[in-house]
Amino acid sequence: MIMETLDYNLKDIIKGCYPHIENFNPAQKAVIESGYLDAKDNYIIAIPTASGKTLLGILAAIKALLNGGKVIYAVPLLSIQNEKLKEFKLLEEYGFTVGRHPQSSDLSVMVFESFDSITRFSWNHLREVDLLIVDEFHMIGEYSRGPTIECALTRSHMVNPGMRIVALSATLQNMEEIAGWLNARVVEHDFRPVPLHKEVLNTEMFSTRNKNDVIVKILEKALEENSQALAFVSTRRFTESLASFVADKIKNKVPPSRKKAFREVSEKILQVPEKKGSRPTSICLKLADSAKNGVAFHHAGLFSEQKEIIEDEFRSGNLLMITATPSLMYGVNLPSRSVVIRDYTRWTSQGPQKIPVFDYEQMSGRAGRPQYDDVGYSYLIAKTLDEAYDLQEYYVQGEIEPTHSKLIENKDAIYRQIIAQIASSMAKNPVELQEFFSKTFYGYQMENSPYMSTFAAESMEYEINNALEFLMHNGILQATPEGLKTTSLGLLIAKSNYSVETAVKLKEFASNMDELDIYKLIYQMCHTPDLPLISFKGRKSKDPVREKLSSAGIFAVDMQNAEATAASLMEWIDERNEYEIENAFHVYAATTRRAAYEASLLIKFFRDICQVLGIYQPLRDLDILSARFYYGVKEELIPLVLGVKRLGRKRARALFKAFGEDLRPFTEKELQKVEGIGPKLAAAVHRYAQS
DNA sequence: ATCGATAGTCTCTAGACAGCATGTC
DNA sequence: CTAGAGACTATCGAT
Repeated sequence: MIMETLDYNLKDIIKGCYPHIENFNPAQKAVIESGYLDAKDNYIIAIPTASGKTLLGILAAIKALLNGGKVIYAVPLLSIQNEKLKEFKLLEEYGFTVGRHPQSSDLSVMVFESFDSITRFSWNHLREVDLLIVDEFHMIGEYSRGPTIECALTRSHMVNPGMRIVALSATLQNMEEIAGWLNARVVEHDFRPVPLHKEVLNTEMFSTRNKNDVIVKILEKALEENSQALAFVSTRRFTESLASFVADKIKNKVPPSRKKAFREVSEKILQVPEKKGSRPTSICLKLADSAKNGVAFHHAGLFSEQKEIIEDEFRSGNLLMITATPSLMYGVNLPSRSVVIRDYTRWTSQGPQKIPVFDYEQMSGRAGRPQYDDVGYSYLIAKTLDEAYDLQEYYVQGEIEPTHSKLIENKDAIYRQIIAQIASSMAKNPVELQEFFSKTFYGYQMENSPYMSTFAAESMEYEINNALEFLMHNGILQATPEGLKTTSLGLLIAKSNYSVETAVKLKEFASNMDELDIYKLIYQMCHTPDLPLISFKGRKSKDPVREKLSSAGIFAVDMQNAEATAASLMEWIDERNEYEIENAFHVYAATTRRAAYEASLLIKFFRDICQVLGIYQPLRDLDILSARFYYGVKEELIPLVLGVKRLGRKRARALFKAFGEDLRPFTEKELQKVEGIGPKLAAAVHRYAQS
């Protein structure tokens, strides 16, 4: 009924892009009936995951686009960015351009950090934006990325006060407070497409003392009723051991008819390395092994191809269960009839901590597949009856924690924001900085807290002065007669997205080095917060890592993930592949590529730091090193991989092996004898060799 | 000597983002 | 300071 009330154009577009949607669900109706589509107010829409938030966002977006406006849709993850881009591309039929940046698109889907960067340096683009949609807005309370969102919103409101903000969020406790800061109307609704049944089980109920036995029982039931389960545990290793435990127990209960599908999944997993011409890593074998019985594990130490296979096959019903870390909590849309939460503690820098109620809700929310299940089940597992009682109270009946700004706790965020404000000339003295911080969510919460308001200004002044002192001391800011300015180093940091800690560490390394020692540099880089680390796998020997590092002249006491990463990266630029790295060092080598990519960018950043410090001698070597990380090759192959696009490390090495360094004497026909070199690449290589 | 079950000791810990070249006293 | 699973090791007894 509401669908009919939409403007003709809007209705037309929605029907064209979302033909399967016949009518709005109750949550969507509630939002629309509040006047959402015609209002100019900011909005916070708080409804559960998977209850049609995107459609509400896109309705407002289309409305703005029809008025000739520009829209930004900000999301937390690259995977969501790609997913939404694909979905919104359909709008191009109606004459709107859809892309990743407002410069080139009417509707742009951006990751939070990219949006943040346009609030710092591209005001001309920001001023053209009429509507900003912030997806997963509840992340504003997250420690590392929350302050980025909060300050980007604050800045964009200062630069473009007319821009409407629509925040899509999970339900939070202090919604009104957040709305007060955003000056927004709130619509909350608890509609779920599939009702959710939450329960706490205990091991005594099943006359066992082992939580994993309970999971087996749940899975057996799922097997009977032809449904599936997701199990959340706290570490990568646990996903693996639980998967093989469960797979082993369920082995004899799986009917042969289903085993065939499972075996196919298992083979698919093994084909991933095969296609790349590499041998499977031990993790790959482990995964294929438990998949044979319908169970798979999922964590960030897997190759993305493996994760995709697991997710797709689970959706198609070719897997009984996935055991996962919080990797499946956000982003991936992977519902299941049953969800099991085995571990409710998580290791943090503060030691073991109970997971927030919010996370419990997010995991539970995965239960129930729309269109298939009439109800979803979420089971939290306790050991004893007493424990179960506590958990029932804490998680099932408990309230979600209030959301607080983490801006002041996160020193690096304060540093970065101060640098950003000064670099963009939005502030040039402590008073103006204080003005900016008072407009943030942090400032708002301080001012409105009955306990803090009297000290708010004072404590903020204190924090800002401390930060300024640190930044001036480290040559990032300088006092000039016209007020505070960034140094050239400071400007470099402002334009990057690196943390100040990283910048300071690299700056010190640069100032203290006599000549460039790339191994020491790699090691130092692994100790900055901006290089994603490759982690050790299980409890195997760490001696190989120690040996590798000492052969590079590095003598570390503790062998931890930073050391493992340094050793792995050293092997990577020596053309070792992931399989070899995993076996040599007992690490999750699937993340090597990502670490190497980040390393190549960090080396570039280090190069720029050297440049602004006036250290010119290592610049050329750093360019080469950056390229070596990007391509994963020894120095001798750099000209070739840079000269021939899409050639890559393996084929470059094969060419080098077959023909040597000088490729000029060889014809295209001869070049094609190397495996993987077809006519097109051969032509490109030939062209490169002649030039 | 070898195997295997059992109890006790020791180790280790989730995830993942960052281009679009500023405005102004 | 705060947890807990499970890999690894020592021990003992049966064969």
